[in-house]
Amino acid sequence: MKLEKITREGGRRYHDACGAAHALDLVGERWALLVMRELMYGPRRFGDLRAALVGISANVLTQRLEGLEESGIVRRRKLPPPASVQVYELTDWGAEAEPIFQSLGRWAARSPRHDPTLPISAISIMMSLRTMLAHDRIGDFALTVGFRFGDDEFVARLKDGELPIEREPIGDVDVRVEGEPAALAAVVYGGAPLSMLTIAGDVAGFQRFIGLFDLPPKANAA
Amino acid sequence: MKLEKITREGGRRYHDACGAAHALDLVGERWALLVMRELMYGPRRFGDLRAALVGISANVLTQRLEGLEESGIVRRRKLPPPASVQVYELTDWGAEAEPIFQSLGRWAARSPRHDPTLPISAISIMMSLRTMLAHDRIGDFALTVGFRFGDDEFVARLKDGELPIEREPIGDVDVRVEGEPAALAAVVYGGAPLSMLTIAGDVAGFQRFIGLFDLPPKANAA
DNA sequence: CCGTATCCAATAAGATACTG
DNA sequence: CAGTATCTTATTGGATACGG
Repeated sequence: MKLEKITREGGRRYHDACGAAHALDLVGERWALLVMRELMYGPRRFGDLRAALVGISANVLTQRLEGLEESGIVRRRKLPPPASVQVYELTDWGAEAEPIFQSLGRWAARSPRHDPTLPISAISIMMSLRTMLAHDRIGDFALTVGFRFGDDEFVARLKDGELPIEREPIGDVDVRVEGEPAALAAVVYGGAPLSMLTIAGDVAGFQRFIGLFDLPPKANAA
Repeated sequence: MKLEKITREGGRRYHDACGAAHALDLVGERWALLVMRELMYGPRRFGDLRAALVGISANVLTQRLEGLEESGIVRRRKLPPPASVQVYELTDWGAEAEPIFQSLGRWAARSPRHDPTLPISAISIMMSLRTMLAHDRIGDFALTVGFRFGDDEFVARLKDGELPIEREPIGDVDVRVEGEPAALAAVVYGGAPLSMLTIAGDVAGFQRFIGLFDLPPKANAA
């Protein structure tokens, strides 16, 4: 006997025509943007999301997925047999939210309190590469990098001043990098030694590659 | 007898090194970003904020201002005599959050559910002009526009492909525009007739000006 | 293992009254 | 006008139980 199945649609909304306010009506609830972040590189299963979003509870994840689906940001899909599992993925419009993550990330990286030693998901570190790339220093440098974190593989293709990143099996790349997401963050942004990662292939190229990423200076702590 | 004055500092945080997650730790609470929005064009008083943020309650506004101040995003300042009133303003770093509003606004403008007829603050509509300006169609068009909404005056200076906007008394401008923020929105984005506004000066220039702003197409409602 | 549903305790938000 | 205090309600998160 389930009464009140209605997703509390008229809930807590800003009644404001401002675009930013409407965005917050859509994705301003706790966890909503982080769920979207974890879907930015393609479909994921409920359990994947739960594992990546440390601290979210199953019921809240269910609620967010329902809400995002109802808003047209997320779609649920059943993979064809033999997988036959259900996955969640962003709609095209949902995927267009990437600049939101970039503006948030760039701004927050200047926070005096930002603690880069906290746990970080594979998706987050991949997204940060696109965010923090110093476009003016690429020149005509090109490099294809395969990243492997546990079972997740990504390929980043630096070329023509762009850095598209896909989650896909690492095929033919210039250099393969394996390790923990946090270790990659430490190497790229913290100047930690390459020995924190397992690197195969064009190590010198990768060395040059990591020189293309900067953390912005901290804002005046005053 | 006030116990527990402590701002609940260890409260509800994402323990995540991702920049976007940290941004949400800083400004992800309800109303926080909208308070910042209202401060984007300079200092405001408590009552101004309360009036612009329809639906916020006094205690929540107090809490947000305290939190944002503690995070180094907002500063409180006492204006010198004879005003001698207290105002809130963004720090330099706080003001750098503008791209967050732009990315949120651009993305949400494509929402099938965005309702542009809701009330809108003067700050929001001014900010939206900077967000929605079609840079590739400006050419070498230049125009200085004064906007007046009640007691608030803004000057927008289109020049060299840029559109800086300041809240300042309207001085020497090419055209003066007066009316409700919602009416300006209707004219600029909804194709409503200029007669909804009071316009003095270079009306033809203003007509051309409003042609430079586009709402992006709605995302597929499917 | 993949979710969904339910219950509970902590906390954040909203409404309102109140004080300097 | 500028906030504070108090009370009520809604949301969150954690635990856990349950069906596929």
